[in-house]
Amino acid sequence: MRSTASVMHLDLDAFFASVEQRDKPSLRGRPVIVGGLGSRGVVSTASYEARTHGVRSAMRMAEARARCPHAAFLSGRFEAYREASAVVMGHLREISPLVEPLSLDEAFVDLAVADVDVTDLDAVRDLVASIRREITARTHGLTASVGVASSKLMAKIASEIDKPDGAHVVAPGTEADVLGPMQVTAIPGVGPATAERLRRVGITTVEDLREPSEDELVRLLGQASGRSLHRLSRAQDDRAVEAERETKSVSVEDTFTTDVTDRHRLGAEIETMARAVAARLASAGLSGRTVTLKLRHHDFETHTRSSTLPGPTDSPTTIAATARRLLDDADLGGGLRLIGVGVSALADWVQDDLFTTETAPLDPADEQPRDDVPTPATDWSPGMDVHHATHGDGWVWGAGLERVTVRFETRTTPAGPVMTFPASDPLLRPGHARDAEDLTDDRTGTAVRGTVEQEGSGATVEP
DNA sequence: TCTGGGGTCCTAGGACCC
DNA sequence: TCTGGGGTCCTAGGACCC
Repeated sequence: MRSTASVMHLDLDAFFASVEQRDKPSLRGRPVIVGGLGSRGVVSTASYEARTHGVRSAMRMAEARARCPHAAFLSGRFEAYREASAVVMGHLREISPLVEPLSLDEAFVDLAVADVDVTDLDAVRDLVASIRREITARTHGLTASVGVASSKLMAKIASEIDKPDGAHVVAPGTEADVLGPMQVTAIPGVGPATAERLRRVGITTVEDLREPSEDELVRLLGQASGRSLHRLSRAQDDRAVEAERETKSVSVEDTFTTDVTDRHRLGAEIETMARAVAARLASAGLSGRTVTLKLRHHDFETHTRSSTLPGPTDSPTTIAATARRLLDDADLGGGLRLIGVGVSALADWVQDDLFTTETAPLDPADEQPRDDVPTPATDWSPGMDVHHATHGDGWVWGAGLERVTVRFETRTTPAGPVMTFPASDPLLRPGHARDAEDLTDDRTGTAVRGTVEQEGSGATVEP
């Protein structure tokens, strides 16, 4: 923990609803509820006018309508939210190079590297006031709540204190006293389940949380939570403000208006979602090895099935084929209310690039344009999925391999034969290998999928 | 007309290797 | 020859956040 109040947390007030009120004057002063408008929708953001009627985030839309029937119900305009967010984050980055966005409407800012004397609380207050004024001016009317303290924990808690449209600075040295009387749920990371476990042993306030030893908390809540709460309850927190946080996973999911049992329909949904995930991976310059299928049954029971590929992919066909295979193995029971497709174990292209340069040096002159022109069959690279080498999938390599070695695996022969093909082999021709089903070994009649590797090294192929 | 969509982090068990 | 421990990877699920 620092000795100065130099961590700032900023939170835009009722963000989505406020953007709507800003852009539509007729909504100002009226309850506005943004969220899913379908029968299974939930509230994303409620304006303060709607909150006085008890409408809250994550509440079912049906309940929100019952509580506040005269509100304006909107489905949200994410482009407008992203744009407003970018204006705010842009201003924060002018204040300090160390800005850590937590979402579109929230960020930590490290004031220790800003142009302000953080030992002077009045100077910090002045800076905060000017930041809030500037944000309102630049966004044409949005307001922000701000907390400043000596740690992320206390800055975040401080931003709640004078919300909305307020600011609070926690003087260094007073953190533990400020925190003590609060409910345990004031600590970010303590949700309903943890609060209930603590309540059962008589702990409801942060002060109560200081009673048990670290070992006792670890026994009650596990290693990570136990240790962390032992420290956080005493306001001990030295987590740094981190400007660059790596993406760990990319996913898409969709709740159906009515439950679905038809596997063909689900297969089509997977196809669409795989394309969306692949497009987002590609635009972020990412690819991943683990494909996860998420299924939520009619009774809300939720399961995930995942499969890790031998190499990273951002190919819609690979992602879809993997997810569909996971669906094939799943029991649909009484129908699904949600299906989702995700990719994790992400790598960026730079790593793949390094991996392949030995045999496929990257020459910009040889790069294929990422359009509808099929990649030549000679464009195979180590690590590339066999059914992955369609155009536009982000794997643009200069030189191709002369020969491609694939190890085939089927259910009956898990460590199947290793075969080497000329890179121009029709079996491996991209147009032929768009899909798992399409990629058939003519010699055995077996449908395969595979990974191209350097000659002599292994690769995984599944039936 | 019960319970969104996008994430992160943690835990636990099994496989596998040394 | 019945008894190890540690590390890493993979899978599944759960809690939590906005």
